[in-house]
Amino acid sequence: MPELPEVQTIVSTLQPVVVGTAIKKVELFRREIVHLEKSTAAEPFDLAAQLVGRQITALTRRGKRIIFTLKDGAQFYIHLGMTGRLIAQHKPIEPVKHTHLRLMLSNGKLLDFIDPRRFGGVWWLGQDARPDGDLGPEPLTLRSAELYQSLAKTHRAVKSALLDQHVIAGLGNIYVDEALFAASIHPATLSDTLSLEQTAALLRAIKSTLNSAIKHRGSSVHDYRDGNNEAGVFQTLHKVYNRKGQPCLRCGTPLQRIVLGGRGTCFCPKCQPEPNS
DNA sequence: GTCCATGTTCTTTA
DNA sequence: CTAAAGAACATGGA
Repeated sequence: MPELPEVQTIVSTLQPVVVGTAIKKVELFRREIVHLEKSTAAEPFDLAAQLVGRQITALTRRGKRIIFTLKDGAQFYIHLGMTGRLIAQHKPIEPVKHTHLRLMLSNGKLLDFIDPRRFGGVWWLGQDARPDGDLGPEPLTLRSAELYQSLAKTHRAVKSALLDQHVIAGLGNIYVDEALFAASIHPATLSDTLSLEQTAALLRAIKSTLNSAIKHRGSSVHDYRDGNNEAGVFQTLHKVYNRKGQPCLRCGTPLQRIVLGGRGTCFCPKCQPEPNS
């Protein structure tokens, strides 16, 4: 599941490969993965016509989005969904199954977007649309007073609020569970009942979890690979995610699994006690 | 063959 | 009307 640390690792590994190159050729194997941010344009959108011949001047991340900036300021982004990969091919090879888009670059490298489940895709923004108008703040630079305010505005399980990209951008199922454990907060705690102190502790836990995951090049649970097709190692350091029934690494109590907001949720019933309400 | 994994969007419910 | 909860999507693996 590519979340913020995985997307950051992909961007970091791809920057030296793609920034400064021009797009020589575009192979689009599946038209449906291309979207226009807004607009009901009746005429079919020609991604290749927009991209070919243009230089990539920047590759950045916002939330879980990988943002390409072109020389004239036009932008598009790739979202990896659940199973997406964005991989630089350093030698010419045949595209694998589920390769939906291939960019051929002026330095001879290929950039493949591969996504079996097709929850991901490419969003063309052009020169006017912003890549993140609908996203909440970045967790790594967020301040606790701001998070406290936005959590107070919504009455639902804190886990559901943290998964909401409008509230905070970049967290997914793995890092929300890990951060809630690190902060000793039960995932079903109602978001508007957290104190400022608890919120500050939660944000510290989010930041340290994400920074550690970035340092370990992300979590390769199922499909994730970085831009050079290499796995991350943070999955070996998960304390609760996917560890149902195994002993809590802090107190030894068997970890529990519940379904919250339709998502599997692992936590320690002793370290993260249910809030009495 | 059934069920489950999950990010986002769409639909339904309260 | 709003907010929250739930379903749907797609495919491979258990």
